[in-house]
Order: sequence, then C-alpha cells, then structure tokens
Amino acid sequence: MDHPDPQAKPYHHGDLRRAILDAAERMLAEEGLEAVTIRACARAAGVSPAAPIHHFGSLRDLLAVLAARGFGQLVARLDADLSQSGHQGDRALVGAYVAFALSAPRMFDLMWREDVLNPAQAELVAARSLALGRLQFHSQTAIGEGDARLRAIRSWSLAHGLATLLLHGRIVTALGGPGTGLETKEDFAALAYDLMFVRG
Amino acid sequence: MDHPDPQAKPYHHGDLRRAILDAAERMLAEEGLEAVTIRACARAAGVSPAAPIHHFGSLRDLLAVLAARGFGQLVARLDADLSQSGHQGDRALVGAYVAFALSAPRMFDLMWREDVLNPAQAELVAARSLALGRLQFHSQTAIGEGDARLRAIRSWSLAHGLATLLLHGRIVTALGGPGTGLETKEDFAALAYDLMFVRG
DNA sequence: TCCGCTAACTAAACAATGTATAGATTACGC
DNA sequence: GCGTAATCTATACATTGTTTAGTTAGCGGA
Repeated sequence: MDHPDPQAKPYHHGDLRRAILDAAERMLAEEGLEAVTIRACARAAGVSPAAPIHHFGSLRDLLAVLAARGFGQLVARLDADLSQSGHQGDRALVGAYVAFALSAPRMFDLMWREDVLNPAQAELVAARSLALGRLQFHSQTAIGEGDARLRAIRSWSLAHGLATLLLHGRIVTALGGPGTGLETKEDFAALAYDLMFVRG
Repeated sequence: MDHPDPQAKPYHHGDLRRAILDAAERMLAEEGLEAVTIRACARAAGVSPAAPIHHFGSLRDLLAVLAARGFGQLVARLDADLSQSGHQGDRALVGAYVAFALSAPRMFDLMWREDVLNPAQAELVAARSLALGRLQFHSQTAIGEGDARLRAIRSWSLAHGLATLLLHGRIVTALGGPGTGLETKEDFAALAYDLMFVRG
C-alpha cells in the first residue's frame, strides 16, 4: 500500500507549529485566554498533549509566540491607519492604538499579560521591541511644544489607559452608556482623538 | 478535660474568614497572584481546602473580596494624599493614583483582573463603585477649560495607562533607565504630575 | 442543664491541567 | 539504502478547584 489513505491522518503533521498557533489564536478570540491550554490546542490539532510542548517548550512560550503575533498585528494596524490618515502623528496614533485594542480585545490583553506568558521569549522580544519602537516613532513625528520624550510617554499612557479601561467596561459604566454619545467603537476611537486636545 | 489544651488548635477557628483574607493578601504581595490558591490559603490557616470554599463560595469570590480590600486601600490613599497636598484636583490625583499602583503593584493588578475574580461579587461592587466615584469627584474639583467629563476620562486614562505601563517595566525599558532621571518611585509619581501639564 | 439546630469544618474523591519520560514512527541527508 | 534526528504517542505524576458526605461544636431556648 504505497498510495496513502486520504482518511488516515499522517503520523507527522507537516506544519503542526502553525496549526497549533492558528488554533490558539482562534480559541483566544472566541473563547478567551483561559480556553487556550496545551491540551485544548493539542485536541484542536488532533495530536497528543506532548506535541505542542515539543514545538514550544511550555504553555508560557506558546502564549508568548501568540502575543508576538499580536504585536505584529498592532504594527500593521498602526501603519495602515497612520498612512492614510489626515490626522497628525501622535493624535492619530492614540486613535489607532485604541481601535486595535477594541478590535482584538483578548489579544491586546494577552500582549500585556506577563504573568501568563514568557516575556523573554525570543520572538516576543523581537516583535514587541519593533512595535514599541514604531509607537515611539509615530508619536514623535508630530510638531509640538515641550519635551519629545514626555510627549511620547503621555501619548502612549493615554492610549493604553483608555484602551484598558474601555476593555474593562469601566468608562462606559462610569461615564458613558446609552444616550451619552458613547456607544460604538467609533465613538471611543473618536474620544481617544479628542482627548489629545484637552488642555492640562 | 474541660480546660483546653493551648497546643491543640480548636476545631472552629473563630475568625477564619479574616485569617484567610490576611493570608491571601500577604501571599499576593510576597509571592504573586498565582500563589493565591484555595489550597494555599487553607494551608496557611491550617484548615482543609473545603473551609475557604465554605466562607467564600469559590476562588473567584475570594479574590473578589481581596480586590475589594484593594479598592478600599486606594480610596484611603487618594484621600490622604489629596488632603495634605498643595496640588490641585486632577493633577494631584494622577500622582496619587500612580503612587498607589507602584506601592502595591500586585494588588493594583488584581483589582483589574476580571478574568480571575468574580466582578459581580457584592463587596467588590460596593468598594469599586465607591472608589471610582471618589476618583470622579477628585478629578472634577479642578478648575479647567472644556468638558468636565472629558477631563475626567483623560485624567483617569492617563493615570491608569502610566501606572500599568510602569508596572510592566515598559516605560523604563523604552524611555527611562539609568541616567535618564527616571529611576525611583518618586521620579515616576512626579512624571505623572508633569504629564498633566503637557499640552495636546 | 440539657436538647436540638445550624454553622463550621474534615476527609475523600473527581476531573482537568502542565509537563516529564520513554518509546514509536517517519523524514531526510549522505 | 541506511542511520540519525526530528516528530509525535502513551503513560504517568503532582497540583489545582470543587463536590459530596459526614463530623464537630457553638448557641439559643426549654
């Protein structure tokens, strides 16, 4: 029998590493971080629990590689939004950052969950430093007064804080809600943009 | 034998609920959130694993009650710092908020970890809404231009984002470090204050 | 003072998890 | 073709949260 049975799955998967990551990404988006376990990934790919361990070393490293994907997606989103935007530098940056967080909330959360992933994993370190460098670059293309470093910290903090609080539902609970003009994702991205104009 | 043996621990603890919470708070601060398990709390209090369940219902509820303590501590800190501060309203608020996060990093993290605690737990709901109401109050005592609601969202977002990024060590990695004037907790609290003066 | 009720707690068990170990299978370079 | 290394399975272990059934003791009322 040298003609392979199309029903029988091969002993070697062929691209198991990617398949596991794809399954993990889908489970993260649809079922949440807690659903992403070694055994669930193995089940989704139809392999034994030890197979993902072989490719990633541990769950912490698997999640780190997954978060690296997230930082890549963030960079793609920032570059896309900022290239075709009439807005300027740091102000548009805040809107794009918040828009990404709202469009991929669980991935955004994972990217900062250093308790559950291995923050020193090589792919993650590379993807994260690239993304943060890009953030710093965009925040400094704007013309403005004062220390450029302070402006960068302010932009990033404002964007990160607003995104985080929005994902927790706290801003809607405390200040928004039906009839307040803060309902859709677009409202919040616009809010982020507006915040950059509020004077201290 | 009606005189109790001082060596023998009684079957009934007397104040087990508080003892469990105290143990959990200590373990959280010293060993991290992952060390706070039902079984570890039970071991620390010298009881069986089912005893904490009886008092709290589940680990998610135990952590929620613990987070409620955290919100109480935040309120105490805000009130203390803002009463004896020459600074005004929302600007001092940001500094005090960041100072709290840096002084109790793991508690601050837990307070927003709605995946691991029960966000609808009664004590937590009460303590959180009280704390957030106080935040809103302080942010609006300042005189300033523009929409008061926007100013409140901006203050809170800036404080929360800066605190979160500082705890992740990202700002130090990206922008601070030795020789940059950003090293101690006080430097960062001052940074938070300064950020409120940066113009958009 | 004793009785009964109820809260507080124990003991034991279950399913699920991460991961280590040893072995089986297959691809691939020489 | 053959040996080696990569890939994957089977099995096992310790740990976790939680459930169930049963034990102990504090406490109010007769």
